[in-house]
Amino acid sequence: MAAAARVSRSTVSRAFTRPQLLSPATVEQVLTTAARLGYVGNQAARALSTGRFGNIAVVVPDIANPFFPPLVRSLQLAAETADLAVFLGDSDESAEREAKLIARLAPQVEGFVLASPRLSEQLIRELAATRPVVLVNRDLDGIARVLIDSSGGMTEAVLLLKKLGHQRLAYLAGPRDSWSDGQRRTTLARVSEQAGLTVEVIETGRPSYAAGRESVSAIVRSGATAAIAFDDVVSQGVLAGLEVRGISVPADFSLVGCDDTLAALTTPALTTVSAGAASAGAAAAQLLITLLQSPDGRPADAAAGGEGAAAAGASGAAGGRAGEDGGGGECVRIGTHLVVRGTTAVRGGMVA
Amino acid sequence: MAAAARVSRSTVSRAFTRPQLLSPATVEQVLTTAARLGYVGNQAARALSTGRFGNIAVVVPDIANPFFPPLVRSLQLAAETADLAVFLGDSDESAEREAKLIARLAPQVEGFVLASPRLSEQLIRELAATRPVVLVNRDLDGIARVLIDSSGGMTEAVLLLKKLGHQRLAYLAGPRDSWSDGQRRTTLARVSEQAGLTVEVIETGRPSYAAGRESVSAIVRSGATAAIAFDDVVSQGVLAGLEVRGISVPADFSLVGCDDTLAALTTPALTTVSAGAASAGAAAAQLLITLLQSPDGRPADAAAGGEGAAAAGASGAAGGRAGEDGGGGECVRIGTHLVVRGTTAVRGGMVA
DNA sequence: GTGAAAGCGCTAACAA
DNA sequence: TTGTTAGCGCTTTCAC
Repeated sequence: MAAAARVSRSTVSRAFTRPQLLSPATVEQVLTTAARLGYVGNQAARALSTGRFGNIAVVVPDIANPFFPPLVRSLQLAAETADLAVFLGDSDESAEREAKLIARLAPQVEGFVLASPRLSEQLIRELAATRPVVLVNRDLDGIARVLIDSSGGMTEAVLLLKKLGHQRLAYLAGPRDSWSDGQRRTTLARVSEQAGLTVEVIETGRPSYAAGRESVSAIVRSGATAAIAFDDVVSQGVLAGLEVRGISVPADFSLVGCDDTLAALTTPALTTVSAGAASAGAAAAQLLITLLQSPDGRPADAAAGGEGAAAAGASGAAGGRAGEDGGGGECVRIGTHLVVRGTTAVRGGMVA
Repeated sequence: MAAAARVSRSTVSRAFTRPQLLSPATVEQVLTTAARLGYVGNQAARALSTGRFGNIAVVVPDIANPFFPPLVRSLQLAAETADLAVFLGDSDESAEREAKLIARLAPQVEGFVLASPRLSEQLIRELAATRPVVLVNRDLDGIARVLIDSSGGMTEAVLLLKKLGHQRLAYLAGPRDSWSDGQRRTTLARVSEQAGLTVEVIETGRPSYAAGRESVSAIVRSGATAAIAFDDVVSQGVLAGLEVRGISVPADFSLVGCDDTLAALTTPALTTVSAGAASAGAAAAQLLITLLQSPDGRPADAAAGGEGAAAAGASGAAGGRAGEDGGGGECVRIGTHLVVRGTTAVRGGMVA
């Protein structure tokens, strides 16, 4: 071990950030000494100097909703590979709190992933003008986004229910501000009409087990013999409510959930529209990373979303990317499909 | 609106951080102008100057495990009230990754909440020597911690199973590094012996639906007629595996999960040991906030954990706090109790 | 009650 | 290849 030569401030800095500018020996020496002294660079000072923080934020309406944890998880894992630390914000399904969180986080993050944002379009656009933003399940032209397209799976669901002999469906709706809910309503209305079925939409505020359970009386009143719920948790609630009334599934009633979360893996297992939340998280992270790397805050090439699209493909659905649209926001679209399980058993149901 | 007088740098700073030093009129004026201009202080610069970041980190082994989201959620909500932003780290059940995450986050957080850490005691102690650390479900003397004490609920579970006529139980174990798992094993062994029952421990690596499902052959081989699983997710897997083999629950077999997560709210609903993850999150946040506020990094008074204890009480269990022990780490203990639901129905079971 | 000035620890020109 | 210098935007004595 050679005697340690004194080096300057900048040499130390360079040893960490751009070692190729120094002689290997110097780098080596600095790094070793630093390790021995337990020196670690001060993030705040670095950020102050460079304007870069190495942090991103992901904001979700409710981390306790089982759709989000896998998304956040794969996002964080992907972020780690780019050495980005991730802030988590839970807006509690409130646009107002979402705005507050964003304001609080903005001064120390380089970019945002807003998952199922409840925020107004205007506010999102204002934010996106400031720094890279990737949306998940919100379709704003010109802003990078990952969309889980439920229309495929929803269509399959309606057709299956028709085949089982149902004529009157109920849709347990999700939050009004949710893009996914909007897409599901629309698809459902369109496809049902084409198939000659009627759909009763039942509003259920915040998607929860309790909400599902309580909506059963409305379902029964509607005369529906099958229901599609906004998500698997609501669906579980419906299942419980039906049981209490002695309506058995799938013998007397068919049920379909959405998202294919942990909540669908029960006994009996839920028929559900698979959503690939984990793929969406990975894709969103990838997109944001690309945005961050390109100097002008726009994707430099087609690399973005590659992994996400692959993952979507792996889920068996039609995954793919649409290129730039009008404003220049990359859009990754993840397809869905119906996973048929116990709650709509073909062997049971109306035609059994 | 008076004409805006030019004020100095420092006045602006004070208006935000210590308004009591300024005349109300000045404060008012600065704040209004700041709002109009959209000015927000630069966190990095503030941190550089004060050494405080206003950030904390919560590290979990697997955010996709339904035990953690409610914990993280209430933690983040509580942190918000103290204007703390929260980083989320997912260690993927690996001690090594946990260490890396902590190292990455350490330079920009004021404190850590380590939930179910897989890290070695030594590393945890080293970290705790550096900055405030609150542990969840890890019992290290002298370090602040929140413990969900499963022994109460586990004991009730064993007694219920005995009453149902079972003599041979299986325990589907959790990760070896998990304190909760250790506590559950120990309690189970002790109580079962006292009750004259035998317990077969079946190892299942990472707790998951698949692991539970695959462990069914071992359960059957063991001759057990009832099983207690490390958590509800594993329990659901077991349920599915049993069904495949035509073993029906609770008629032929009794099943108990742990944590009382979303995964227990199914049809049939799972009998489970309620764990109050949300209370634990709130209590941990509270504890950390108190630690952060006391200049020496130790709680100043008994305020810490008050909310958590209250919440624990609300869950119907015996919640409470132990005061300082040897080293000075506050310890909040949250009790548990058995929630009896469909998978161990008293009307069914072995004695039906 | 308010302003002036000195850093916090780092990076990034610019020199050498 | 390395050192010197000038800030990044804030807080904080210390004067006034």
